[in-house]
Amino acid sequence: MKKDDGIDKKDKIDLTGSSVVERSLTINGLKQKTEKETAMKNITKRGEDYSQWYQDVIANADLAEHSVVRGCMVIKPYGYAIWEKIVAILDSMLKEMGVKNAYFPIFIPESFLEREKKHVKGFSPELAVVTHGGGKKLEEPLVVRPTSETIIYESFSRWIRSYRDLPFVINQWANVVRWEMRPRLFLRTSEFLWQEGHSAHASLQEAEEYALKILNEVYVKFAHDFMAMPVYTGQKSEGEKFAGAFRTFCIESLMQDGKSLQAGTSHNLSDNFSKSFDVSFLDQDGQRKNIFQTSWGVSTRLIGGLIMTHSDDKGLVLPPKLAPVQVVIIPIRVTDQAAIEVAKSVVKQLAGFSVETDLRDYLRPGEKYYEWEKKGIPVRIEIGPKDMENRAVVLVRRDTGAKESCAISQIPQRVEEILQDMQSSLFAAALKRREESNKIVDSWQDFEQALKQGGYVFTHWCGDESCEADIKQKTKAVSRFMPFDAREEHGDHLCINCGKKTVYKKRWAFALAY
RNA sequence: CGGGCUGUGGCUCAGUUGGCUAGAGCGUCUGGUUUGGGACCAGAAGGUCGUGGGUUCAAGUCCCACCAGCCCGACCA
Repeated sequence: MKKDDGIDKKDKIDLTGSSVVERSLTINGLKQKTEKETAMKNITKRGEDYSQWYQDVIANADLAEHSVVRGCMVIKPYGYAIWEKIVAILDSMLKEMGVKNAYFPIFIPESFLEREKKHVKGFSPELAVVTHGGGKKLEEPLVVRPTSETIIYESFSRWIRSYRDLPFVINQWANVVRWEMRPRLFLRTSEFLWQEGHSAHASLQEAEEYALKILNEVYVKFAHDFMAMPVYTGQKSEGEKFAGAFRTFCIESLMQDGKSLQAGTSHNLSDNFSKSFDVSFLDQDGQRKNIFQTSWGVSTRLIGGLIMTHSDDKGLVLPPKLAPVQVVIIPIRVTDQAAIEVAKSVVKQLAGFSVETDLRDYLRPGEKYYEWEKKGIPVRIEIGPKDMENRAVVLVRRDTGAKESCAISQIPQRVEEILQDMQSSLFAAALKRREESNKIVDSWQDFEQALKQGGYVFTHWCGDESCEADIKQKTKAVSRFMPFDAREEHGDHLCINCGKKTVYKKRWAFALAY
């Protein structure tokens, strides 16, 4: 079509030619090393192309793949095993707080969404809508839930009668669909799995407290203690809050490329929904009042955060508490019966951990090492002839690659120590990365430059929606949150962008975001 | 949804101005030798060239539409 085509092809041929020559020359010089390097190259280095690295880690760890269905994801068994661990832990944390699980339909009548004006406005561009059923056109289209506030609150309106019914809390584990323009595995897929909790309270104050309680006592705790992922907590700006919310709180975490990931949200919905769904209760004073609600959720996006927080150029790194397999035992010679017996006894000793023994006889040990490293298994135990002589094994930890010899009797104790140390040092490393990239700025020039470098940039800002849009247009960054733990600064402050006097004493965090 | 790029065995790709039964490497399978960081030898299987039209004696190659993926925007957990 274009004249340029010919030139492009020529360039392509030349490039291919030269790279082939280069490769063969290298092979002549450093044969072994070159072969290894090309073999390793199935994971792109983080520094070269972060996005490609992310995809390579997922593919090599066999976590997930794109579905033939546009924007959707197939979660493969190993990826799903990680999700199951997340679900199990979060579910038990929620149950400890008295939250009960329930399930609501995947289909929501279109009219339900339309009852809350801001809610429908926020979600309508990304809805999947069912128009036919049973071979006939439906009288009213059914929306595939993008979130379940509306269908759940319709039930609340019939379930909640008295102040004695409050607070009322329900959680559901479900899939939701949001027709996203640009999908990315785990981070933004058209269909995703999540937990969504919904509560009803007698007052705005109680709703506020509950939304924060979930954030701090469930989400922060889970991120820190289990994911080893340090998160900031804070409040979203007007422009960034949930469609239909009075206030949105979030946990937000810094990824290794300097971008911020919203890992979970908790909303104080005030009485915005209860007014439109007529959810009311008879209070002690005999007055009929609207309830105040909260909703909160975390999704399979957590796995994306997990990957981008800890993984390295060799592949996935999992915090021990979320690893589906914590220890893998690799007998160097699978035909060595004595070594197999030792492996069996080690499995027994490690009864409290999830352990797998790799007895595949068609793979050499080195190949197994790479495979389990790419899957992020925290500890590898090697049992070979040399170890058998010493009545010991070799322990290798995934994050540092450190090897050590360990007497057989000491294994449970050492494994426990290593796993604990790895769990805490992964957190410490991520926290250090974040703190080192934090910046405090007071001029537009510094602001712009700091954003380019990545990490959170703390500055004074007016909070205005149009001002935020302007900042986004100029820098690609948006406000992430107003940190809860930020200190108040006395005196007047001017907005970094528009120069207006701000009403806030605290600085906002800005960052490039996922 | 706009702009750019891509789609050929499981994976990475080659395939010239359209021309014969579409190739390579890796992986897979079978057998053998090996086994402390991605082994080697011998043999084998595996492809509707993204889908549907069109042009042509002839299409992986040219044209159109659609689908999917990647990158950049807008949107978002």
